[in-house]
Amino acid sequence: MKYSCPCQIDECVLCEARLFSGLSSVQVCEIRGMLTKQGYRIHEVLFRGGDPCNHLFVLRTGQVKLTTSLADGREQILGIRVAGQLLGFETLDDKVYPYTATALTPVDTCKITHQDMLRVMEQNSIVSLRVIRRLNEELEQAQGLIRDLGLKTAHERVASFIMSLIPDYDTPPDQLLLVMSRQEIAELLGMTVETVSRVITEFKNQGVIEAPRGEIRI
Amino acid sequence: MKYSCPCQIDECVLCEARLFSGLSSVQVCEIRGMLTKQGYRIHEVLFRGGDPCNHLFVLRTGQVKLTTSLADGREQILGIRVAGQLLGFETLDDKVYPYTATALTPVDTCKITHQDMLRVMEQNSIVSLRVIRRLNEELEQAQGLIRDLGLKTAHERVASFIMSLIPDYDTPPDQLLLVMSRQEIAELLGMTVETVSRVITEFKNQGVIEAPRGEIRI
DNA sequence: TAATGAATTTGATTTAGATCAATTATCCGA
DNA sequence: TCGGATAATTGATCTAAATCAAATTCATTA
Repeated sequence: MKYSCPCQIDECVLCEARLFSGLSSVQVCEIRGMLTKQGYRIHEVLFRGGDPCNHLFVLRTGQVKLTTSLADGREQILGIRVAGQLLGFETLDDKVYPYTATALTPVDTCKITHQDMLRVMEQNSIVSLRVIRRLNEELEQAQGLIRDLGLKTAHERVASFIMSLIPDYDTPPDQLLLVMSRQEIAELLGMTVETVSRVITEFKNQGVIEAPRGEIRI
Repeated sequence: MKYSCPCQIDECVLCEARLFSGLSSVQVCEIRGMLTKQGYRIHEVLFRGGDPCNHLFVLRTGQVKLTTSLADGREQILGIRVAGQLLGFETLDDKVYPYTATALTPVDTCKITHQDMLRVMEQNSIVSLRVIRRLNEELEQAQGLIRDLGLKTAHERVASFIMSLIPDYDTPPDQLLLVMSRQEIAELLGMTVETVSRVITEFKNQGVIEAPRGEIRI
């Protein structure tokens, strides 16, 4: 006999697969009851650094940039999160989000309160382990960016940024890769719009890439 | 009646306090049986990026730097770990360490295999939560470095590096803060030894700091 | 304690990339 | 489809920091 599931969210395949798979259907249903679905328009802010943070997000579709800034307005992109990844996890203990999250595309998310998530993790060690795995991935990504910012020239940074756009073997190769303006690429790579533009133009002339406004194709 | 504990390691206060406190004494003893103590001399390498990774380290005393490098030898320090922190955690799933860990001072560690640690975490969700907390701290530290590398000038970077050396209120203020050569500061901050030296000299002339060879006092 | 060698500092020069300043391309709403 | 606004490109100049090159300072050990 099938357990009848009063889920509020019925198609959160991602949440289930990435974080909550392996649990009994009863457990998954209980967790689903804690989840809230929320969509965001392009350029909409999910949360700002300094906001009190209560929720943790699972990105279901779309792309989000994480930014931090200095008092004088200089802005740095700390990383990009894409479908399947988590947001606001870094803050399980803190009172406020340490960075701002902004939608690069239209975005669908599932939210869960930190309190609920802590409860889930206490009761399901497998979920904790998945979270640890995810945090490790984020840490490696961050360390890669540190390496690039600390060691590489403008050309090298743009090159490795472009390389990072190459999709995995199992994703359709022709799909739109990443929606970032020159300004945003500059903010990620710690350089100016002008330099980004010049380097990309060079690469275009060398015939390596196509780069219409707002996107890059290899 | 006290449980008689056959611990192999009898004074690993740190491990207990930071990771394993709150467990029953039986559990703690079981975990202690999985731990191996290991010391390292100054400048000794704990592990190299690319080495197969089996163990996770808890730093009991001393300081360790984490480095990554480019093919041509340029080297970047990803971060510093001090007593109480973890090493090699980022690699629970991976086959190899993603960075090299080198002792800045004489170092004492406790090691535990990933396999054992996974078992402990599966059975004690409180340990997983502590690990998540620790990874969050590391991530925030990494994001701080990204911000500095991406946005700040040489002067600003050295200044915030020096500020980061200010100890907490509860640590003795006069103690030696951090043992890093100019070369290593340069490798952390993504600049050259000469520039580091010049900026530090300026700060010395302005009377803000004392900076004898290999150390910095405020 | 003198000598050797490494770390640090200081100086002169060069340069990658920032800044300043237009110009051109592209998008979007009326 | 037109017009205005924003994004991207291109060009000229400037500058922070790198590079190149010695000179000093400091620590170790012979």
